[in-house]
Amino acid sequence: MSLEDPEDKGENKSRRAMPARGTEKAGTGAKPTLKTIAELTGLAVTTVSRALADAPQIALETRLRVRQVAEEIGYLPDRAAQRLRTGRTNVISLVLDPHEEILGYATSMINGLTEALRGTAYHLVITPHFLNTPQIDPVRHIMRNRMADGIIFTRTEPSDERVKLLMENNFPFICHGRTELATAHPFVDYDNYGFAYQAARKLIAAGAKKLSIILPPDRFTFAHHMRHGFMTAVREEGVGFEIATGVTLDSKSDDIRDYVYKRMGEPERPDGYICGGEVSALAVMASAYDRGLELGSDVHLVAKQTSGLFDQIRPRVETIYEDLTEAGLLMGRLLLKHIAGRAPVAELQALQTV
Amino acid sequence: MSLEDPEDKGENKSRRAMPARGTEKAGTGAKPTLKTIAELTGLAVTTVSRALADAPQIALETRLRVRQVAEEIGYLPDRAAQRLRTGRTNVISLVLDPHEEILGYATSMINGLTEALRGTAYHLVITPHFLNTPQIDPVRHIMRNRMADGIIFTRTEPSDERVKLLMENNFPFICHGRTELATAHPFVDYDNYGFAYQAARKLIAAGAKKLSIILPPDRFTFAHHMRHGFMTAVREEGVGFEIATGVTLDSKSDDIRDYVYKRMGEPERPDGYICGGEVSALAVMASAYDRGLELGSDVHLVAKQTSGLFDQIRPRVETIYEDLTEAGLLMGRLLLKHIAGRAPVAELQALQTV
DNA sequence: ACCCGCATTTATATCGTTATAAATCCCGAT
DNA sequence: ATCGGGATTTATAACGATATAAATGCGGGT
Repeated sequence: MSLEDPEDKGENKSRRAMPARGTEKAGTGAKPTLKTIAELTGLAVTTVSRALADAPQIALETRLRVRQVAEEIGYLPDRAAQRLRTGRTNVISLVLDPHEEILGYATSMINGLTEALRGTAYHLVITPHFLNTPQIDPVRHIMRNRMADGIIFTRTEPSDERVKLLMENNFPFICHGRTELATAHPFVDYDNYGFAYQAARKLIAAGAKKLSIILPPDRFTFAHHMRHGFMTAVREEGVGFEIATGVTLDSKSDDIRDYVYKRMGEPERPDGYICGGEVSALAVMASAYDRGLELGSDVHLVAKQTSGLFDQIRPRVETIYEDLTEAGLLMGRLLLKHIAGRAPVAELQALQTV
Repeated sequence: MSLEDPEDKGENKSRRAMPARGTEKAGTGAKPTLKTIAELTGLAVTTVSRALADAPQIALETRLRVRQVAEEIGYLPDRAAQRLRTGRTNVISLVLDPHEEILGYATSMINGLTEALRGTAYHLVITPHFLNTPQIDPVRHIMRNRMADGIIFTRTEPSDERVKLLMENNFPFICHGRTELATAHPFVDYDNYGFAYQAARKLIAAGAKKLSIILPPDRFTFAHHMRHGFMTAVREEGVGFEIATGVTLDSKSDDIRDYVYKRMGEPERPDGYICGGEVSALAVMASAYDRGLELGSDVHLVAKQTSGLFDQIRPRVETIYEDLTEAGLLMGRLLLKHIAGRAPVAELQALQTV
């Protein structure tokens, strides 16, 4: 195609992209629009539009004919035009905390979201931080400028400002994790209480005498859930415990390792660790290894698993699975339901069990 | 904001989204457009548009005034309108092979891309597979329907159809990996030849007598590069070698482990493994562990590292780093350059060294 | 005063779609 | 024959931005 008119130099100026739009040849070159179909069928543009929308006021025969022609010429509606006219964007924004425990977390969720959106008119746009305005809340930005029809975000806080803002403005959203606000809102969450509770019991069953848990940063709701589940279990069993101080699941993995390594050398050291993430679990394993402690006898470990990673880790580690792909799938479906029409909030909430 | 009129219940009916658009109060409610600015400044819409575009024909004073007002009222151009009018989408599509070795690979790259696009008008859209048309080439779809201004894809093949198609149509793109086509095209690649070569030499230096390499599927160009680097090294050194058969880096990790485990029990087993990915390296480690072989003496391993994962893996493994975040950053920048205007192809190519 | 040219601003048309209101057509009832 | 009314189709305007061409204002040369 670019070899067609090697002599025509004057036109090269508008080389921006694609064959110039003026091509008269109505063949297959130009992108088909409603107008194209209108001309082919002898109908008006409006009629074609409504026919494709399957409006009952358009004769069935006409609808079928239009649809057939549209199919034949490979018509696809121009999203920009639709968006401009209707105000709907057909976009779902996934807002990712830049400090995300990125490995696996986001990816699994994206896979699920993708699956939920497949076959719909919706696109997924990843919005990690924002443009050149470093600290302006991306959620506010998306909402105010209608960059999306719905927002998804993660790492919810007990009194999350994003939730408040979106609720106030009745803007469709769903978050991963819960708040502690009085008014109900859509969410998908994992039973982190159950996770920590079960993890503690597993450690105790394995013979651990003093448990330690590495928690997420305290500002996140799920940190509270985990702490609560952990505390409940250790109190029920009357076993020794501590909560890692100075490091969280968000800490650099080297820092976590350093902390655990140091702790493993001190008196009254814990012999049972609970890790809410894969990286921190590996850090605990590395610490034990570097201390010459044997996993499964000297030290015990229960980790949260969100990928297949631990299937290849030796020695084998006890894990509890959180299915983030499923979470993404759920969030996608619930958000679409939310956008589509009114659904009772209760229907837009899901709690994944351990 | 929602506390302002707590009594106004009647309005709740139009609950769909946001305050109804009819709000006459010109305050902060309605989304500002060029028209808003035009009214505020007493200028024509056209003038405002050009002023914001910093057109030299508009008086400097006017430009400043317009910009100031725009800033004050928080004006942001409507992307749909811009897109409809100019044909530019301000979108970059990252097309992801659904069989992607997703863990870390895509995520790192996305981080880099995000960084490259930050502060520009471009959005990143992830396109994993497509809509309800399972097997229609997503690249063709994006190009034909102008869903993006540029395309990024990975896992390039020697005679890649996507590259051909996009080149024929002069559509901006950049791919991760190279082809073996005669005509040059933009790409970012990692020196996988160098990786395999260096890895082999490291193993030999460590005392390995028979090397084995697990390669990517043969259809990808970088599989050839790796094989070539590997072969060069083993021939130079005259050491024993083999190439893993029946499994590739894309195989399920359990299958890789089973294969290696089996091989480790056979006569003339390799004692030095090269893995082009983290998961496969873990599988090799697990196999050795399950066989009771000690890493670093009985068996040696050199792995490609694309994340911080291996910093926490014990025993420590020799790795060679491929910076996929940097690759994403490069790809983003080069693609923007490509889109912006003409840049010699040579300037749109980058090879990351080992 | 007049006209010219330069700097600056403005009017108009358009991108592709859809909401609204108006216009046809056909048929049976008067 | 005329009219009303349901079924179907169409014309017009608008979403918000920008490309193009036209218009305005102003100072200087004659």
